[in-house]
Amino acid sequence: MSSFPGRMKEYPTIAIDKFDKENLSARAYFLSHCHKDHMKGLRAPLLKRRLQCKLKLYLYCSPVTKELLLTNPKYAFWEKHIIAIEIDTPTQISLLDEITGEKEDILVTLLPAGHCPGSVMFLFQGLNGTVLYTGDFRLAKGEVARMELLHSGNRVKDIESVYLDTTFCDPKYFQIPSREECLIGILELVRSWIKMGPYHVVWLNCKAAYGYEYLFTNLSEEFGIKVHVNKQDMFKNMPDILCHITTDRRTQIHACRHPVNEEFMQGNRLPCGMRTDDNVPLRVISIKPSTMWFGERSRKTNVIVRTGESSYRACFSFHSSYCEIKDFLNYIQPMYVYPNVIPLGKTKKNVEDILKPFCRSNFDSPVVLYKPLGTLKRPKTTDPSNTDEDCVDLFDDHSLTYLRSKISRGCKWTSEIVKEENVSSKDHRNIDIPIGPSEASINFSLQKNYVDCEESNGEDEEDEEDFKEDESPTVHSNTTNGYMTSKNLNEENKVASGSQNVTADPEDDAVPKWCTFFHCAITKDNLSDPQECVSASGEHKCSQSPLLSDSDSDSTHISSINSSQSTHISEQGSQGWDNQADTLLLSTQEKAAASVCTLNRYPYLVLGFGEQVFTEASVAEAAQTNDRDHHDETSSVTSPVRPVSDRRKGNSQGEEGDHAILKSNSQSSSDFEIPSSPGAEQPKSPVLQYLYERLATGEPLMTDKQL
DNA sequence: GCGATCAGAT
DNA sequence: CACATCTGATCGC
Repeated sequence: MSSFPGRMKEYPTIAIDKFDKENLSARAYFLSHCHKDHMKGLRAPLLKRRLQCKLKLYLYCSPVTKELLLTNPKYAFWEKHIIAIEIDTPTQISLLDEITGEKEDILVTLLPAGHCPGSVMFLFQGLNGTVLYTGDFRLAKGEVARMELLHSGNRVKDIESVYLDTTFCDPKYFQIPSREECLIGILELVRSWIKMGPYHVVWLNCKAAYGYEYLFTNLSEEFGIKVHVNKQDMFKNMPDILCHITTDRRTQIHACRHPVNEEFMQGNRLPCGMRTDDNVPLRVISIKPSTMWFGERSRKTNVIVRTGESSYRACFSFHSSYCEIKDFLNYIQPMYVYPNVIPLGKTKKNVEDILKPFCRSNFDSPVVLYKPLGTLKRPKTTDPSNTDEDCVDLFDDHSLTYLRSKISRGCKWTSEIVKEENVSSKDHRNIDIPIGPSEASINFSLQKNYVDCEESNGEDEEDEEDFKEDESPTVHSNTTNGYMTSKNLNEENKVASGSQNVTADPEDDAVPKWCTFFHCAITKDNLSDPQECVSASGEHKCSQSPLLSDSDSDSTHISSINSSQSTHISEQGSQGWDNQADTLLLSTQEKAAASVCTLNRYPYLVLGFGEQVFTEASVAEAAQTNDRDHHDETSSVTSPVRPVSDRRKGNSQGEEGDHAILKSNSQSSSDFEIPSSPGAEQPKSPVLQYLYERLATGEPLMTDKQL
């Protein structure tokens, strides 16, 4: 939930998404989308009264948000005070102080946020700089790079501050299956059920909020069956949605809600109470859209989980994952970033620590100077307060991000000292910066390798968690050589290529990346198309560490859980993932067969699945409320879906195995198989020998010429 | 009686 | 799997 206070530092005379208390006195109001937690104070008597006094006081929002707001009678009084601004249309607004007569012009641009219908981000440009308020957003990796209005020419705009939706800004939400993946999973589940006959209906157990509409429209489009909803008048002017929903209960797909009445659902009845004419009982399955996430080490991308006899959860997220947030921010690289949301169990500082490395303010300030291979060995510290967190500070992305930033912003590459504020007091953190980009990067990767070697062994779980917070979203989580090397080479390639292409995602595939050079399944061809990389299989292929075989990660299953064997199965009976000892999952292999394209910011499926993702049997099972024995069969062949933390504790053997693979692989690749940077020569073996000896002893290194 | 706030539930 | 909302209790105006 947003805890954005309503005002931005740079433009304190406007109020966004919060309209109570001191925000009341704003010169203009902005609403990013129509969710209640962003509308606080919006119908308060005080505000209502203020509108009556000030005829030129306006609320700015997208046309869709305006429509949704005004169709709610409680907000009808805004009618004369709302100005809809078209998306992607820079619009000048005069902020007038009616008392002092003071006037300030500001240019605002609404950018699609992909959160719910009408949701936008606000880009403000004015005398106090350019700032971006994201509202709530879900943007897939690379999408930000395609937003023209965030660019000037072919460069990203110089953004002072980002006020960011950090709902899932926690490494545990590393990956959330893409909208396309989730949609395909749901479509296939629904298909499997409703095809069994006209009395088989599905109930989508959606919350009372906007955001599920694209689910409805896709289902309707796919099956030619309108979705039953309680109300549709808010969409009366949105034919694209309206034509896919209905208030007629006689349909096989329902998303109706009912003033909570327990006994209603117990007889597998629909909230709307729909019955068949001939009293044949309806066979209802419920699908509850819920956010599912996967840690970076999880290779599962199961989007449907069976939670009871006839109930399922389907992956669905309104917000960007950790990975997507990092991609977003890494692209924008503002001076400052302010979290709008503090995830549960996290502190503001936790979130800020994650975000900081992406801020120019951070890498502009104190630190880092480094020479080729010069101070590779970090002096061993005996200071007990020097924790792994320090290690993260020293060896995370700051400097590299900075260097890349300089390139992408057209700065000339020079040797200079970059200071890093929070570590400036620690001398040993100073690293010499080489003149040449390739040398810099190689040096950096070796440094990281060294430290990783030392630190990753014998780390406890918490330390590992700490590390993860700094990981690049493009690689798997582990603290071995392989991981860090991949990350650094990634950076190296960017630097070496000297890419100026700011319209392409820096983490994306336009820039050669580590996996390109190694024996991973990804070919240069499919790397060249960022779209494809993201959506063809619905996965970010490059987010998988090439060190791990991923051949089996794409098989489709349906999840079912053991608790369905107990006598009483209910919607609530099996909440949470922890108890899903047996899980049959809807996998994503077949998704590749489906072509998915994105219209506007919502995905629409191109029809034509060749195959049934679900087995007939697995779905039919749900209908057999008394037959509870054959779950064993499914459970035995599938893996449980459990939180990462659980998996750690419960599956240490598998964990060990992973480590072993990673270590052996990374050993060879990081030390000997690093491709030469363009223009750089690979050291000959005597030189290597020398280098390694020096490294081992921690003595200073001589340059090639000196040798 | 209305709103703000909190706890609890879904 | 936690997002966004609703309900009900309590308190204050």
